[in-house]
Amino acid sequence: MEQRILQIALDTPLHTVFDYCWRPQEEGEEIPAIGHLVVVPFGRREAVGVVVGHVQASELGADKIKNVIAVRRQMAPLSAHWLALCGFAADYYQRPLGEVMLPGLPKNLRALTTVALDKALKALDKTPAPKKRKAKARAAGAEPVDPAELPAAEQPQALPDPMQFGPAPSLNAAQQEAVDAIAGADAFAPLLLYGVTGSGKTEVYLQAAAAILQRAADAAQADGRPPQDGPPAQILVLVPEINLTPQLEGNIRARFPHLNVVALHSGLAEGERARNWLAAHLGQAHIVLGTRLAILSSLPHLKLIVIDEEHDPSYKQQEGLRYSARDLAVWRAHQLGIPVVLGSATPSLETWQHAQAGRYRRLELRQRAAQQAVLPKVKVIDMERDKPVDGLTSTLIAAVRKRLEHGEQSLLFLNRRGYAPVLACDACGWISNCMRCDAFMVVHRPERRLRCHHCSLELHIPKSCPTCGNVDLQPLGRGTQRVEEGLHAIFPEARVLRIDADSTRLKGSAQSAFDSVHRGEVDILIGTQMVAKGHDFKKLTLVGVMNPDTALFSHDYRASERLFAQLMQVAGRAGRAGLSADGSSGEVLIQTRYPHHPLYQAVTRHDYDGFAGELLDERRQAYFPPFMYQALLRAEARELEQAMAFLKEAANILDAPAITINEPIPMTMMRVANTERAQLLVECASRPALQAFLKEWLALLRQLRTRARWSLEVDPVDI
DNA sequence: AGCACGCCGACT
DNA sequence: GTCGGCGTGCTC
Repeated sequence: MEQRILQIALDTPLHTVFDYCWRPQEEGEEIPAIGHLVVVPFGRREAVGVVVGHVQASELGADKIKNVIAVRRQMAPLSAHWLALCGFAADYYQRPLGEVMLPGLPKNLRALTTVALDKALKALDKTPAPKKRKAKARAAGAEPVDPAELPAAEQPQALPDPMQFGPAPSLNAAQQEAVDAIAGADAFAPLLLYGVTGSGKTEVYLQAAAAILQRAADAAQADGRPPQDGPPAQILVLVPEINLTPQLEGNIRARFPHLNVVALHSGLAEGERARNWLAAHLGQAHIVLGTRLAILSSLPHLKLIVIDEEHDPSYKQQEGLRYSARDLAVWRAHQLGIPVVLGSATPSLETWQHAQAGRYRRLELRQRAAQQAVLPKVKVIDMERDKPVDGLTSTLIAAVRKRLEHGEQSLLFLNRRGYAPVLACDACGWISNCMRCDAFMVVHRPERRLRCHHCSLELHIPKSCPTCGNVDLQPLGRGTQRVEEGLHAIFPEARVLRIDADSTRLKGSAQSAFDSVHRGEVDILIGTQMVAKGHDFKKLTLVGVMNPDTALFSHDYRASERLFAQLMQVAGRAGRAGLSADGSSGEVLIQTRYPHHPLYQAVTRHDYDGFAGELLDERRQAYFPPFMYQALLRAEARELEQAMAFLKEAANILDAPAITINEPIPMTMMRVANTERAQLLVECASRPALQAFLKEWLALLRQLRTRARWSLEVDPVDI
């Protein structure tokens, strides 16, 4: 009897694959292919895994090897490219293969029952698009049908040509050049699309996508395949946040009305997520629009990847497998020999350095695309000279008033949610420290609660000081809720809307908030970085930045890069549609105590090039990324000593010539939710040397018996 | 990670 | 007399 051993990747922290025995259930049944999903017994339970190899014999005793329970044959096996992608990510980020593969699949597909999978497949199958009917008939082994015998509605010439695109605006010369460079690439091509907000990057993505889809359709036709038959090409577009998908999805659907466009992000219901993922996996979806998790989706005909706002920190996953979707996108494009477009007005220094060194081609859009739209005027307000009341300087108040009089919208940007960052007692000096973390508990006035933003602890706002009984407790500082309150007092007639993580907690509420801004039902918008990204508010002509200074003196060397990007991005919300009613362009006012700081000066000049150049010089001299590669070993335990002891041992367990192992240090936010944390930074000028070291190092660390919990992050962003 | 087994304190 | 604490050990 035929008997084969399958190597199967399972979602477990163990750094190995598992051998299982496969026996045909019925005569002639073929062995599951590499890439098939299977169900296997694992310990006391059952688990879904991915077949990653076939071997003749196992090193394990025959008595230990269990049998495969079921094979998900209704789902096509995952491709060799997808397996290679997961293999690369597992190696690079030093995680087990199964921990990369399985969490990347929708829950419904890795469930122990097939109900949801079959339902999703059925839903996809009966979508009555002509191309699918034909493909289905072919798969079922049907005889080719003579077109003349088909009813008129099914005559091929009567079918809509999927490559008919909606009307496209004409491009300026720089945009056209970019489209040609992207669509003309016939091999791996990393392209930095560098253009200010409003310069028409989206239009470049759409027209490049159209050109690539069209060319693939033409090639298919030349091969004798009708345009409706099968998917000629797939395009993956990533955006940083779920909030940005509806607007872009609308644009894409309007432009490509006959194409299958699907979204992939964590906001989808499980059923829809499974359907969309399968549509991508089966090659039915032409365009996949998603957040970072979509980079791990299966796309058999992938021909172009677009990473919009490539500098955005959200592309880095911050828990579990800590991958960079941008870096994996570049790897995927390289592997497939296709173009990858990294779009940004303020590229990450990593990407900028690649472009400077000529490894990435730079495509530049210098002008705003909309007629009359020019870059907003950015001014700095010196808070030492114009003292703020309720956080607002008289200059900013006057500017908002002017917009109100003209019926235009203002946006106030404050990257601090809640009412006040801390509650304090004047009498005894008590402050609202979190009892579980080294952090302040933030005053949330509407909910009448103190909330710790680091752990989930929530308390009622005390009526009196817990230490001395004083009833006059003072909120110190200002968050978005308090500014909202102040705005109501200053502009009682204005319609004020606050948008932050708290006001948009309910599903769909963020979208309806943005919609009401678009409909002009809001005069003054106050929000955190949620409002800084992507949204194109036609009537918005003023942006006020309330208190960005804290980031200037952060110990995180990336803070100024991030602040600059954030300010440029929020500034880009102003005046996108054109001139203000009084003929002026959009206006940006930044309140600061350091009006002469080079960062603000660079923002007022819209001078990314210059500022990036200075930052890169600093990084080069300080041996920071992108001139150095890093990995961070984190440890946590009930007692700091346990975490430190583990890190000290780790620091001495393996020597390597090119590797710098720094001193273990307790973390700034030492105590979070009753655990103490410390970390150890490892650096190396060579990425391969660092990779080789990490592999060997972690094998040793796993053998260590320690009471500390630990994890490694490759290419950490928050140190 | 789950999920067992394995020995010592406060409850029906 | 049991329920349950989390220590440590295993998963093909």
